[in-house]
Amino acid sequence: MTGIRVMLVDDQELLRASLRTVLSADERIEVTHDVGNGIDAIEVVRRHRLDVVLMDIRMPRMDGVAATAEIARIAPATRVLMLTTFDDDELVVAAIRAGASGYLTKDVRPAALAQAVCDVASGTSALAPGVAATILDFVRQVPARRTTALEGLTRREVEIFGLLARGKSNSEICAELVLSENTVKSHVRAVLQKLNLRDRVHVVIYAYENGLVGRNDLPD
Amino acid sequence: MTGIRVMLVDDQELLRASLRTVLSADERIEVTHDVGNGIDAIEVVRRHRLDVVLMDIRMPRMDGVAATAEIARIAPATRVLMLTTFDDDELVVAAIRAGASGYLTKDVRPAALAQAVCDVASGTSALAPGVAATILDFVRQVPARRTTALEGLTRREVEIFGLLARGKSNSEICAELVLSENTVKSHVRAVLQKLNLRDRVHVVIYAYENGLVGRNDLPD
DNA sequence: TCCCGTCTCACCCCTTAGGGTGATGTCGGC
DNA sequence: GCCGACATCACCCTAAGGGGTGAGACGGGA
Repeated sequence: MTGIRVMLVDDQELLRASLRTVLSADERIEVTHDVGNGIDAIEVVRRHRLDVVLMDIRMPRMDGVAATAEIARIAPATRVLMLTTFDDDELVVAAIRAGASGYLTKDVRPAALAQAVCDVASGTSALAPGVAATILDFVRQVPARRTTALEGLTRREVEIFGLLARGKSNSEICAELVLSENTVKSHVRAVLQKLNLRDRVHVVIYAYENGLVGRNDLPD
Repeated sequence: MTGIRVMLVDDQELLRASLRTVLSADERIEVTHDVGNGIDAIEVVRRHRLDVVLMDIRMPRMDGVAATAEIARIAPATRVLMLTTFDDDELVVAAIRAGASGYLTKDVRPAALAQAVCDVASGTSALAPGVAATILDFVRQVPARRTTALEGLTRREVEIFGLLARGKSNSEICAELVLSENTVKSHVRAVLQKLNLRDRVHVVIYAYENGLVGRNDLPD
């Protein structure tokens, strides 16, 4: 019988080499491939049968989350184990949603890493302690979850919100949307009420804090 | 004769192990210590003679830059080689200023890493190609450098700016700083003029676009 | 010593913004 | 066809913000 077939995906060649050394030392594991980005990883998954993909989250040319989603789609039997430097709250959740079977931080001990690979290969999952806590927190917060943070606003109000977030005055908005100032004020009032914000200044803060303005949605 | 005495400083135990493996494979190098944070690193430097410290930038309990500065102070003969995941522009400069002899990204190839260690031990410096470019850019930009993007503001004005950025109204500011509203308005006016911003809404945008508010400098 | 920058405050002005209320017209669904 | 949700606009009022000017106090540097 052959060991668990593992592919390493990480843009750091040095780390890949070290992972290979660590994992190969475990007789249950066989590192069959290692690649430096998500695109190549998908290509390998398409052509070969793999048991576990050990994947870094942040990579050039298709990040780990996107690659995981694609792998889950084309090879559901292949387990993906995310490996990252920090337990980035956002990414943890995104990775799990994308179909990752586990999530480890890179400060994992070599023995624990090998064990985690075996765990996910056998169908269970593996979460680093810190990450597990993050997941639980998330689950608890779900009711308070804001899908868009703009829930409840009408189309027009969302539009107004966007302009407010970019620092537009009422008169600028009414010029841009070809509306009377009174109308603009009505919409602005609705936005403030629905989002429970005091004034347009807080709209801007709200927008940035919720990632609703891309950097460089500059005022002008 | 003994090899170049090297200490590894990185909070990722896995990476330390791998670095040790890679470097030990080079006969010129002898890895004598490895620790997980800056505090411990300084302790080791104080007690032992080292040639090179291979240090991660981001670490819990005293980051790499601070540790480097301290090492440069107490053991000027010991060379520090920074090792990081990304060539964070800010950190590159800070690290070099702190006294680092070189700066590598973790995607360095094993052979190049060993060579870099030997290079800095012999007194030259080692910069990863991408980092070198960053340094050169920096040197070229120095005159145009924005230390804080708040250049020209007085202490008080910077303080006011911070409160504006967090969405405080004039009355809140005057309560918080125990000033008359007239005074606050004077300062606000000065801030707007000096930064060439139209109103407090734009102050918030300016603050976020320039990274002057940490996420979670939440309004309240 | 005098001067300059800073911080403080006051008064006046006008514009902008926020809030309340109510009235159209349109569209889609029951 | 009726009703509700939206979008549009009007008029009113008050508060908050932005702009101009000037002035007293204080501290550090030329």
